[in-house]
Amino acid sequence: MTNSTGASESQPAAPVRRSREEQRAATRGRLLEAAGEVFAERGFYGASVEEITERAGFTRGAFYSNFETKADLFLAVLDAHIERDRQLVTDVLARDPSANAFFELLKQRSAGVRESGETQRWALLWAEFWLHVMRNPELAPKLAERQAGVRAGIAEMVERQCATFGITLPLPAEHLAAVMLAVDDGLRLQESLDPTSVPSDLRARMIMVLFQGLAASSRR
Amino acid sequence: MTNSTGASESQPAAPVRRSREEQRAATRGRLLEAAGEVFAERGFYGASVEEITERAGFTRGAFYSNFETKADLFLAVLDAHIERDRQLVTDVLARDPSANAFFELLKQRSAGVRESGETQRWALLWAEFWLHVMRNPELAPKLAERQAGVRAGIAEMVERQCATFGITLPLPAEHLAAVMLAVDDGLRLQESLDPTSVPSDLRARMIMVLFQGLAASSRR
DNA sequence: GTCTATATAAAGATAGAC
DNA sequence: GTCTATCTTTATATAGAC
Repeated sequence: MTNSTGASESQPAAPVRRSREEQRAATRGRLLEAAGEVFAERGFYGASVEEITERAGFTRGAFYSNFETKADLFLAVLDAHIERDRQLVTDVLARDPSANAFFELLKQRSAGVRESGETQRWALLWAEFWLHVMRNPELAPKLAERQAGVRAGIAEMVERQCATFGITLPLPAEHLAAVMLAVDDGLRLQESLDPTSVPSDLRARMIMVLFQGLAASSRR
Repeated sequence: MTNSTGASESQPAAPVRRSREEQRAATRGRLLEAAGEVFAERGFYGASVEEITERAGFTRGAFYSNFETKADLFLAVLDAHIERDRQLVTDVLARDPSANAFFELLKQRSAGVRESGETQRWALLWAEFWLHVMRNPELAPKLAERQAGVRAGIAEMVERQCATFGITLPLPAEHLAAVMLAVDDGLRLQESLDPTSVPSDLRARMIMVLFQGLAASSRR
């Protein structure tokens, strides 16, 4: 904690100092990545600090100089994922004004493309975080904000698509987005237990049925 | 393990023997109930055998004479819930030929009736079981079978309702049931993090939109 | 900043008394 | 069949060397 230099943090620093910060960030990054894997594989309690640090190529000592506790690390992993997702949503929105990529994504998923290992890992992590939040309600806003971001992204896509096809929605796009997100999450839960329970084209067909119903509603 | 009587299990036994079996069943039941609560509150790892047995009014000794390990108890809790749900589905189907109770249930939920403590507990338990199954794939069929039962129950209700209104489904009722179950589960996940994110009448409205779309499809 | 060694605590499981 | 006492393992977290 003793810092002999009085330099402010925002000021560009001497090479030696920047190198140390980079090193620290690199260590943190490796620990965060390893933690994400082990937490997904074993759960919050099942994951031991030792296994995490070993997988990152360190020992426990290195860990405790970068994080306070295991719970601290757990929340840091969550924050990293939230930031990553937030960036991803805004990127897609900026790069795809016609909202085609969104429906392309849905079609791919509907076509039965098996989830990548990373997607599966994130599903496990998300369940861990959700349980953690349910038991620590003061953390709910953090996870809720991420979910709201995803929902808003979908809503924006839906609005663009509706504009393209001249559909007037009989309800706020945010609410429709909530349903579409729910269908995707809910079907994935069922698929995870039995892949044959959800036919590969069900998402695409349901989206179509949904929009047909909406069009029928708006024509009244 | 030494059993001095050679009587078969199905045969009515002497009072003293039946009493012991009842006592054993009662102990098991209390342990199972307490385990369900503690597993929901703290998770599989977070729950200690001591807290479970204490809540049931016993000590660890009583537990280890009824169950092999903590994991054994965990699976027994799951089995009890599966059996309970199976019974519930068949009961509803038998007692409600017109499928009104099912939609009444949906309407109640849509009307913003807050989940009971038991429902919330079951959601937590279900997440715990799901994670456990994801990490022990050989157990997947057990949970998948329960899910298939719920889905089949919904499908049966949908078919009855369609028969009543003369709707010809453009897809198997099981697939529509999967979507309806997905919407319910998915929306509950969103509600659990932020109750304001899902308006209270969204489920009911979506069901209507869905059936309007289906009717439009079937008229072609 | 990272490692080795260690203190401390908690929990799963067992043995034997009653 | 249940309880008390105990064994053993494992994991978090810390202290001090380098």
